[in-house]
Order: sequence, then C-alpha cells, then structure tokens
Amino acid sequence: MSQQSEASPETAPAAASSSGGEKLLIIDGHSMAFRAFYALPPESFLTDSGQYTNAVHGFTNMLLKLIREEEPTHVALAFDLDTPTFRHTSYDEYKAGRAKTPEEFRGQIALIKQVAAAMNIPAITVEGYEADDIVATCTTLAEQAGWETLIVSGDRDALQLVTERTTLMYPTSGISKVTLLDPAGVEAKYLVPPAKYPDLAALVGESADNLPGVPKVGPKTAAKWIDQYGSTREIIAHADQIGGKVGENLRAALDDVERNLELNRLVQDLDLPVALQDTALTLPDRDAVEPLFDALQFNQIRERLFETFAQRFPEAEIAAEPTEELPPLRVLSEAAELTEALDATEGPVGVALCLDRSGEGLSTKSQRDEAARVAEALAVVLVPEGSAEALVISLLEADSALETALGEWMAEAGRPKLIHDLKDAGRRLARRGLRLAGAAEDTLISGYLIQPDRRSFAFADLVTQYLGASTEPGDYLSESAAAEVESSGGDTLFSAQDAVSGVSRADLEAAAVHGMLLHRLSAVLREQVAGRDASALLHDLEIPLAEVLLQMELTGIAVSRERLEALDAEFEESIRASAEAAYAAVGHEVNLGSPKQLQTVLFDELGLPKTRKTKTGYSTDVESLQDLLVKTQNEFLVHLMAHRDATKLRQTVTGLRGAVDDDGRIHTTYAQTVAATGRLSSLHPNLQNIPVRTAAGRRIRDAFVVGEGHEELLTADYSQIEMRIMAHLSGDQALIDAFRAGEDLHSFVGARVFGVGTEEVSTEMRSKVKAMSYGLVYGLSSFGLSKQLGIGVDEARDLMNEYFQRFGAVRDYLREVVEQARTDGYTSTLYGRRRYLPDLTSDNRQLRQMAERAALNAPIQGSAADIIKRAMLDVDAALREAGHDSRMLLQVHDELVLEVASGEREAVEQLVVERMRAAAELSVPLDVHVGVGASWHEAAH
DNA sequence: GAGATGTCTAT
DNA sequence: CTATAGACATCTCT
Repeated sequence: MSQQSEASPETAPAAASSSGGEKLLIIDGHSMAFRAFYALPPESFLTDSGQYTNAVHGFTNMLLKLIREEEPTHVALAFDLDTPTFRHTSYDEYKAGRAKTPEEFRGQIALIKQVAAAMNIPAITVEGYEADDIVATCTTLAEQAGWETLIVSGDRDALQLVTERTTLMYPTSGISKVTLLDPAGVEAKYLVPPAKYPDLAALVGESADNLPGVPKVGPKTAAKWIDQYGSTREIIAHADQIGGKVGENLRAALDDVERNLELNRLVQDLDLPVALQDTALTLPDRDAVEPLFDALQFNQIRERLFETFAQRFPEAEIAAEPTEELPPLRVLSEAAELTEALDATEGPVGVALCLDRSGEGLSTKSQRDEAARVAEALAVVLVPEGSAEALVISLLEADSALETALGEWMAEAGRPKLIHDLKDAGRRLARRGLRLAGAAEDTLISGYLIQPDRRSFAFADLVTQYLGASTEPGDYLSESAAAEVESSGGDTLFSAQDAVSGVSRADLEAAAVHGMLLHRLSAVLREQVAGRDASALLHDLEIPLAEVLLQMELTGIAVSRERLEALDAEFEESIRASAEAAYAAVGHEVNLGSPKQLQTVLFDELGLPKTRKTKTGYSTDVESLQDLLVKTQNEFLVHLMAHRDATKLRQTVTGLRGAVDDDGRIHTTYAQTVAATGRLSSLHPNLQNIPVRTAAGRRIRDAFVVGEGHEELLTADYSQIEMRIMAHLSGDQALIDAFRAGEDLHSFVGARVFGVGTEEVSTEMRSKVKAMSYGLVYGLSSFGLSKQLGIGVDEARDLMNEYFQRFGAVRDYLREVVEQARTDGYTSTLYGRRRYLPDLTSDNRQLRQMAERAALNAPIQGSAADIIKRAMLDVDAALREAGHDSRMLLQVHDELVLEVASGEREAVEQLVVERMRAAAELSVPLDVHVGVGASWHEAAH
C-alpha cells in the first residue's frame, strides 16, 4: 500500500497550553473521517483483504499530529449514530438529499473507533443526538472546569462554541489545510460573534443539512440585521419593520427560520457515557494496536504512533530504555575463556549469528533471497544475562579446543539459550558441525503464537513493536564509546586483534545488540504468551518440534535423479506434442502459457462464449475451459488442457531436479510460523503439494525413494482427521457412533441424508456428501455446494438441510464456534492455539463473512495441526528411545513419511501407528493408515 | 527489476 | 459465494 499522501496540516499550535492547565481536544469523528476520506485516494489504501483504509489512515495521522503539536491533556472523539436524531424527527427533510456514502467508505468509521479504542481514547456516541451535540456538551463541561479546548470539526455549527478559551480548527480543504478560529477570527470571517452564529445560520440557511434560509439573504444582510436587532428572535419579532424584497422574503420564510433556529442550536447538556476526567490521554494499548495495525497494514504510522506517545510520556515504559548500553565485545581465542565466561552465568544466554553477507550485492531479489538462505555462519555472539561483555567466537578461526568447548555448550540442553529462529540457526550451525539444544525461548515462535496472522516476525520488527526499541547498534553505544568512534572516524571500538575475518565491526555490533535485546524481548513475549495460555504450546510443542523439524530438514528425502530426468523428458515431449496439436487447431502459434494471448484466441479468433470475469479479462482456468469444451466441443481446448497438465507436471519435476542436493536428497524447509491455523508449510521446494491425484502426477512420487543405508519408505496418515475433530468438537452422537463403528463415513452420512441403507448409497450420493462434509469445515454455502456439485441451488440447500437434520449438533457447533469467536475475539484449538479474528465484528460484509469462515475452519484445521505435531514429537521420541535408525522425513499435514532402517519395519510401523493414534484423546478413535514401499508412491496405500 | 495476476498443486 | 498453503510464467509498472 502506498503511503505517499501524508496529510500535513499547516498549523501552528492553536494556543500554548497554560502551564499545568488542562487542555481538551475534541474531534467530530464523522466529519473529520469524511474529510480524510476525500483527501486521500482510496485505491492507494486497500488492504489485502479488500478493506479501504484511506479515511482511517488520514484520520489517525491527523489525530497523532494534533496530539504531538497541540499537547492536549485530554482527548475525546464524538460520533454520530445511524439512528435518527431529534433533528430528523422534527424535520423530515433534515440532511436529505445528501449523496450516498461511497462504497469505499464503508467500515472505516468502525475501524477508526477501533483505533481510538486501542489508543484508549473514548469514542463517544449518544442515542438520538449528533456528534455536534457531544462536542458542544464536552466543550461546555471543559469551559465550566476552566479548561482550554480545541475543537476539530468540519461542521460549521461548531462555530457557536468558540470562546476565549475554546478554539475551533476547521478544515478548509481536505484535512491538509485548516483554519484556526478564535472569537475574533469567527467575527472576521462570519461577521458576527460566535454566539450569534446560529442566528446568522438560521437566516442564511445551511445547504449541507438541507435547511433553506431566507431567499436573497446572505451573511452580510443577516449580520446587519443581527447587529441591528440583537438576535434572530428579535428579528422575527420585528419582521414587519423590514422593508424591501428581502423583508417580504423574510416574512414568507419565518417558519423556516424558526425551524432553523431550533435545529441549529447545539445541545450542551447531554448525559455523556464518559466523564470529562475519563478522557485523559494515557498510553495506548499495545496489545490492541499491534494486531489492529497489522490488519490495517499500517506500518509507518504505527511507528509514528509509538513515537508520539513516547514523546508525550517520556517517563513511561513505552520509550526505548535509554540506559541500556551495548556491552563491550570480546573476541575469544581460548577455550578456557569461553568456559569461564559461560560458567559465570546461570541465566539464559542470548545467541546471535553473524552471517556471510557477500550475497547482498546480487542483482535480483530471488538471487539475494537464495544467498541469504544459504549464507554461512561466520561467528557466534553470546550475551549472557546481565553480562558485562558480549562474547564473540569466530567459527572460521577458532582452534579445535575452542570449537569443542563451544560445541559442548551449544549442544547441552541444560544450558538455556535465547534465540530468534532456532531452526534457522540450528541449520546454519549444523553446517559447521555444531548442534544446538537447550532453547529456552525462540522469539520467532513466541511472536507467532501471540499473533499467528502476522506476515513478518523479523527480529527488528518484534523489537520495535514489543519493546519500542531500536536495533541500531549506534543507539546503544555508551557515550564514551560513541565519542571514541566519532573522534577516530568510526573504527576504534576494537583493537586489531579483536577483528573477526569476514565480519565487519558493524555486523558484530549488530549481533551483540541482537543477543542483548533477546533478553528483554523474550521476557516481554513470555508474558504475552502466558497471557494467552500458550506457554505449554510454546515450550512443550513448538520449540521441541522445531528441533525435530530441523532434523527432518537436515536429513532430507532421497530422490532418483534418473527418474526425475526421465519424467522431465517425457513431460517435455507431451508438452511439445500438445502444443503442436493446439497450434494446428488454431492455425498459428500462440503462447499457451499466457492467459492474455489465450483470451485473444478463445474469445476473439475462435469466438467462444465468454467465461467468468477476472480482474483483467476472462478466465481461462481449467473450470472455464472444461465448461467451454462441453459447450463447443472445440478441439483446441483439449490440446490446451493437455498442455497445461504437462507443463505443470514438468514445472514440478524441473523444480525438484534443481532442488536435489549434493547428497542426492531434497531438503525442504518447514515454515513453522506462516500458516495462521497452526499448520506447517513447506518451501524450497514445497514438498506438501507434490501431485497425487492423477496417474502422471503419481509417477513423480515414484521418484522419491528410499536412501542408501535404509530399507524402505513408510507413510502413515490420519484418516479423515478433520471430520473426526468435527465429530469430537460438536459432540454429534450420530457422527461419533459412525466413527466408533468404523463405518465408511461418507456412505454412513449418505445413507442418513438420502434415507437409504448404507449398502444402497451410490457412488454419486457418496461423493455429494463427501463434498458437503468437507465443505462444512470450510464454511461452504449452498451456492458454493451447488456450483461444486453442478446441481441447482435449491437442491444443494435441500441437501444441506437434510444433512443438518440428521447431524444437528454439527450445525449447532458451527454456529456456536462463530458466535464464541465474535465474543472472545479469537478461536481456540484443542490445545489452546488461538487465532484472533477482529473482522468478525466488521461493518464490511465481505470481510465479516471471510472472518466467519476462518472462524469455522481454524479450530478444526488447527486442532488437526496440533495433533500431528504432538504425534511427531512422540514418534521422534519413541524412535530414539528404541534406538532405531529409522527416521521421519516429511510431514504433509495429515501424513508422515519415514525412512525405515533394515530390520526395523515391523517395530517402526507399530510404533508410528501407536503414537499417532495416541496423540490426542478424542471421543472418536484416530485411525491411521500405513503403507510401505521403495518409493513414496509405492508406500501409498 | 519488482510486484501483481492468473493458474495450479497439495491437505 | 470453500479453509490453509507455495511455485511459476507472464505481464505491467517503474
């Protein structure tokens, strides 16, 4: 999202706040939100989920700027409600004729209120009254209390509130230009003192509110009359004395003027839900700000928010602790030095790596990313708790004694370490022959458990967000060190013998800061994790799992290069043949991989009927092509689809060939903090989406083979784990009985839904209920079901009704889980993994419904993830305990792939099944299917 | 060269 | 108008 259009009110502080005096900032939320909306282009402020945020952004920015520059001691926002006010009730045409609210504005008021809530700023509404009345009441209260007030409103009615102590900030265009109005300013601009403004407006009228005034009477005439008679009431009383055409007009419009006077007058004595004292500006609620700004994709402004409050509350914890200093770095050369330093501490030690950064100059992002992935660890920096120094060990230059001492400490589970991204560090250290154990915290995983929906858990981001601190070494240099660096042109912090080859001083310092900050960050995150009841998940599940995953990654899975090569050639040939046939069918060559060119061929040249619309044209996806084929029988489509299939398969094979390591194995990387539900994901390459549905695809699985030194591959998968979890969570007795009886689930359900015997369920019936069962887990609608099954919406609805008739507890559960999530703000899995879904209360229907489907799915998918993760820990532990050489290689959400050592097959099979089945205690059994073979394909069952 | 879009793979 | 992911080719924008 672009953030270039920062609004920058050109204002000087309205008035210096009298020292020690109270100053209220009261903002008309609706009018300013609208101003912000029109000041910033909505298309530049669109989140990935489709919510426009331009008004929220502009408003928040303005609010922060006001807090910074005006230094109010109290802040409140006033909002209108959707319900009619007394003004609507007394005048039907009030505010009629206003343009409809733009679609892009929808939901933004609610978001602004959420921002306010996160900043602990009250957003005040009063039934039957407008924001203006709230502003007037607050201002009056503040006046009575002797406070200074700054009103920010785009509504001219607020002019009447201006006094010597109350200033109005009125936007003149957008929110970038504002006018400050004191009593003299009001009089200069509107020709009457503030208190008389309603009199003037009553005569002149207010088009924005659809309140007509006296024809031909503008501000000048009105002001003259007011000056002459004192008030509009008096003018009405003496209407017969006014001559000329305007006098006639006035007499004709007396009713309008009376009404205007009535409606203009702001109510200044409302019962507010908030006492004036309660609007005191306090620190924002960081726990609320972080997820909200994540969802809004506000990053720059998040920094500004914390900076603003750090400035306003310098004594508070939100500010970076200025006292912390980077301890001096000590490059160790002797094993004894290390042992002595580490033995001096019982507390945890922050561990940071210095990586080879030579790949950073590469030209493309993908090259740089790849270089970063394989970058070697050049040095380790250790920062013991409360230590007066940061210990640096060069991994290239350490002698064998030092290396051994380091290795022993690293591998010792009893020596607690703090680290960010344990698995990544473990992988790099493994390349140096070091094993890492004893991680007391992994701040990457802690961050994930706290906010699983976040995109980035980069260390620096977490430090900024949870500590409000910087990761810049320069911010942590002691005064003397800084002076030294300054005076020497920046290179004397270490003596020559303290250099580490390949690592710059700046990198060493950065690693030391990292190691130092790990102590503070992990303490804060530990609290947060505990506050979410996720400590057990972190320490007993995710951290141990990271170690297991690391082993799996390091082990990799063997592949047959020959088979991959043969497949590559084979798929290449079918690509060529299908392309040729496709070209022949249309009479010329065309890039079959280009949706744009395909659209020209399909819809212009061949004149086929238009398909589903996409953002840029018409879809050429397989569903659309299939549809076209049925309709037109066009031969080109057949070849195109064959080409697609072959191309996709070859892409997969080519990717795999490029991923084979020197050891003849493919080492995927598991991302433990990406999927918001708690699942793992797999990358470089992704081994969780290797084809299996088609015969050609399955041949790729035949290239994943048992490695030398082992006997065979074993696959073990949970049968219908998500449906079983649904049965368990819903407590639906019929479903539970079906699983307990070991019946074929879909036939069982089919029999109930279609009212036939289990034996009489046809293949078609079975596939319908199967689609429905799985659809339910994803929040499928009857429309979606009808589309998937190619049946009418009515039939789909009947089917669903019948389903829920038979499995009522499932419907109750699904409803309940969404409602509970709306109340709590989050969903929970069987083992307490939470997912926060703030959009459940969004005004935006699309966002809300997406959140509702996520709320349905998260406990089920997430519980399944919990279960297989537990199983992996148990299987790993059991293999070790039994002293087996067999090992886990892959996890594919509900499936484990193991490599079985010679003679261990029977024991391993039994062990795996046992541990997987026992991973959770549900009201239904967990069935596990096992297969064994020389390849992944053969091991399928 | 970076990022968006469309398509397709898996559970 | 069905949840969660990742990879790649093409195209558009800078």
